[in-house]
Amino acid sequence: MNVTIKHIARKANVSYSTVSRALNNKYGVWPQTRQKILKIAEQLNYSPNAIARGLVKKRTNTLGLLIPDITNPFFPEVARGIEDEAKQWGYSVFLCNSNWEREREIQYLRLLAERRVDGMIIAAAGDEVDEVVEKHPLKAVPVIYVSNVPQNTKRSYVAIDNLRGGFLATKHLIEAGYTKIGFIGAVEQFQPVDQRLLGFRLAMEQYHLPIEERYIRLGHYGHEQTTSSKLIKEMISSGDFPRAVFAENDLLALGVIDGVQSTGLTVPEDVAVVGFDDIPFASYQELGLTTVSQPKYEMGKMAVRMLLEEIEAETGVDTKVENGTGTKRKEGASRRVVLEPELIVRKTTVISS
Amino acid sequence: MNVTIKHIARKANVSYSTVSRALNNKYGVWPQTRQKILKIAEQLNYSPNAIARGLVKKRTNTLGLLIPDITNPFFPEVARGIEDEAKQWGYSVFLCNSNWEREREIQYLRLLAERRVDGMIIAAAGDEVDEVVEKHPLKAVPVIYVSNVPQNTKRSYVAIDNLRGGFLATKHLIEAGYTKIGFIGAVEQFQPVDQRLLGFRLAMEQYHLPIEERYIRLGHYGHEQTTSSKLIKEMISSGDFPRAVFAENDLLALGVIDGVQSTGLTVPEDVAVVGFDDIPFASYQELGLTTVSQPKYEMGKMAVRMLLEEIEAETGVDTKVENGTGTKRKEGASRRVVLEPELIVRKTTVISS
DNA sequence: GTGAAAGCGCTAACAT
DNA sequence: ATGTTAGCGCTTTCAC
Repeated sequence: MNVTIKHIARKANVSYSTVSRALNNKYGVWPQTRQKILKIAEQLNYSPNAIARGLVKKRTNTLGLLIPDITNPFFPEVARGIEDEAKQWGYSVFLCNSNWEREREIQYLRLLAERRVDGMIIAAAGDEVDEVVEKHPLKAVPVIYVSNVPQNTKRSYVAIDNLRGGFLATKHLIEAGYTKIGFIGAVEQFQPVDQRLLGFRLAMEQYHLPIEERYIRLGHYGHEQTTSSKLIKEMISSGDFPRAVFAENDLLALGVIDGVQSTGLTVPEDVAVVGFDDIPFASYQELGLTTVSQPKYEMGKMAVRMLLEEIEAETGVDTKVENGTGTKRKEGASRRVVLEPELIVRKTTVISS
Repeated sequence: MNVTIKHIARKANVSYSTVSRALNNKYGVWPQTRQKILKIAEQLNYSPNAIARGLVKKRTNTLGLLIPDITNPFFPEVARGIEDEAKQWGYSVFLCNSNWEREREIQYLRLLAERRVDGMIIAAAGDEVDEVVEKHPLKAVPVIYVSNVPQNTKRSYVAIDNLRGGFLATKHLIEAGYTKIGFIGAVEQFQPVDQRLLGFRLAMEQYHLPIEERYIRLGHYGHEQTTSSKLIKEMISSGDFPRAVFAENDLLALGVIDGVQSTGLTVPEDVAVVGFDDIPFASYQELGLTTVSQPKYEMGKMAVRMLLEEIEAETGVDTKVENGTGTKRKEGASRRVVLEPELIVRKTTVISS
């Protein structure tokens, strides 16, 4: 059997509540007995049972993280920020991949709730998740959306201004002299994508360029590169294709480039490409993908900080270290943090000599 | 307050053990009462408390996953395999990043133990973790190493034959006509890396090529691209540099390529490069990185299957032995699965017309 | 400063 | 088929 505080208590000739106090550095234990207890715990290789503690404290010090696809380099970057920050406050994180599947997303939401995570950070796979989140029993758990925020949610979130991002990308293309510009995206009816597309349209209109709907194509998440590659190849082989495309994420952009090159054409000479996210490979020099950058790691950290505040407000308990002011956040006051995207111009949109 | 089985019991006019039985689809409940109970649970938005269940069942249906760096695309691929397989068997996974730091690795190991995960899958950040794993209280928990296996471990593992992988990569370079070949790696004294280097040496010797120790450079994990880029640039600017390099992971290889190109030289004309892992980006056409492939997703799945078997054996019949300080795992039953690496030749090692 | 006792929400004998 | 009763390992009053 595993060693418990009872074993320690017996060996130390104290009651087990004293052991509990000693182990948790609480007041009211003689330094001497504390020392003795700590020593015994040590030599017995005691490992506190977080499950039991969670049951009585109704706090698991665990956060749930739900993302659509861990193999898209954008998300690991965010996840890192989340994990680092969480760790700093004594929390661990449960990572779940929805694989862009609504069903799986819901399943995981339920699972995380059953595991009694103290809160969740969600990069949504679609606008519909929010309905589930607003339904009991999830309604009661603190949730922060990060990056992929469902439309009209009442929850707090950290994200960038996607419309502006789309606008910047398109404007850049236009100012570089392109006029036949296309948009390649994934899943329709999803706020972040819709916004980027809206930004695209806005820029085109502002510069009085015609928006050719046949140059606007939507694929499916989960097979970004394959899908976008196929889409651009279709257009090229039809003879009627855009001379620049704004792909609403970098993986999509990579696929477009592959597609273009496989037809014998070149980037950016024949077709310019701008992506979105600024995944690590985008800056790989041979590629040099022009893209719109999101502060991935930092968004992750912020999401955790916001979540912890909401948890604190919820339980009225101070989170781990410091923050001794005791001020609680107002109930129901959700925060919307919208960061600025940044255009990063590299090689896929500028024709070098 | 949260709704518990007691609330349901009261409302259904049954004892709460009946509710438990009904909810868990156990025998011995009238279909009629079961229906009633299920309905009430539904309308009360009952969410079973996995913490409480874990406490009594001594099973959390949770696996711990410890990896060195989630932002290296190799690991998300493995993690996906792990998560998918785990999910299929009703398990969820706790993801932890050691960031290649020994201290953090140990911390997480302890944390996972406290959380009472049913087992752990570890991609080690160094050979030393294994000592911690073999010490109480971790000694009692089932562990499977995946891909990054510490030297001389007694635990089960799934990995590829790294020596053979290194051999294949080097042999390919040699047969392509290169003779001045270098090796760029990260962290010394770590089994997987050592093996790849050993494979390198073996191939060189077999083909009677001189091994120039000054072409063998070791950097630090965590900043692969920067490090390897710097290393190759140093060599190139010194005027004495290898005409081909085997980088023991793809991120390192990418850095080498960037480094080479930044000096004005080209890949593979001036310097050929072969990597290791076959991360998704390696097959990106413009890059076309020649590399040694590991079956990432499949290794993840296998690791879970093996782990589940060990957990089963553990909790099943009398495989445990009392020895005073705690439970001892039965040794000798560990399985070592060594898969074949596969050389994938692309563009960074073949000079096209 | 320390002990006794009451749960946290659930499962699992053991009754009936 | 259902109820009763112990706990799982821990924290937390409330006594002393």
